[in-house]
Amino acid sequence: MEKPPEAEEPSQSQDSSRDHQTWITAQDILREKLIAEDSFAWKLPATVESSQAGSEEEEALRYVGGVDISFSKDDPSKACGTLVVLDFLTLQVLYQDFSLLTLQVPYVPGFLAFREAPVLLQLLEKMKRSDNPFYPQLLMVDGNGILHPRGNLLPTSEPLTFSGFGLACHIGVEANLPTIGIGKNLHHVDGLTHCRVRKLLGDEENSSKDFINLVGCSGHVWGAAMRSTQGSIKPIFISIGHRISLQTAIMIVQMTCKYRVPEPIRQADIRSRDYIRKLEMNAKVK
DNA sequence: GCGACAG
DNA sequence: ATCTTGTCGC
Repeated sequence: MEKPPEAEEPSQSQDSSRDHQTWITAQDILREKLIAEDSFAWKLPATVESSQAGSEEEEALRYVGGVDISFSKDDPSKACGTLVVLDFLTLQVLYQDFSLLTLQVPYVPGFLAFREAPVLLQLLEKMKRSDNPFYPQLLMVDGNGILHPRGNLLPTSEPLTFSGFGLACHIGVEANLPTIGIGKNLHHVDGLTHCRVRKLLGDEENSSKDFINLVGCSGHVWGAAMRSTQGSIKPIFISIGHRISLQTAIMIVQMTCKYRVPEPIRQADIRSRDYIRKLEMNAKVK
């Protein structure tokens, strides 16, 4: 009889808390597979020590991927997942692919992967199945790696590493690829605030293109803040995703930054937007 | 209690 | 994520 609108809410919040719990469990299981150190067959082309070393057998890093998702302005549930692969040295785009879809999963802070990872993994899988020669040796992801609020100690790491499990980790583990997380905004974790980062960056009167470690209140290093361009006020936030060390990740990001955001991410972003925008243009003309 | 919360 | 113009500067 008397059934105020609020009466509907309990069942809804129970559903969402059930999903929430499922997500937490899934993250915890995947996190156990996370590798927080360099674990790949390639080498960096211009590494100082490796130039003379007799490791001619190892192949060099050549194919760097980037993934992103853009959304329709008309219908926020319509999205376009995008995968690009760039030549590491020339930063030219060698491959691109798009996938349109309607998202059913909402964006919940801390659980971005459950909304965005499926399409992106599908794009990677498609490329791998077709034995494309440009299949990435490393993937950069638009979103965080271990710089993520659901932190835990990694079960298998020598120097104890405290780690969350963001989108970049999620994709890395599921695709078994080395991944780097690139955040354009700071996700506040372990006492890391915008203010604190600004202060840390200000203290270092270093030259441009430099970075600071993101050390939380607990003393753990979650990633790095980097001013990728000279005079860039707004830093980007780098954290490891999977099978890479922070040191290596920073080096690679620096080498791929023509602008604030590293090229693989930037190209995925631009082309993804382009793709969905042109599609909407055609739809209006009918 | 209030604020913060990747994309 | 997306809505949005001009503007300052190399």
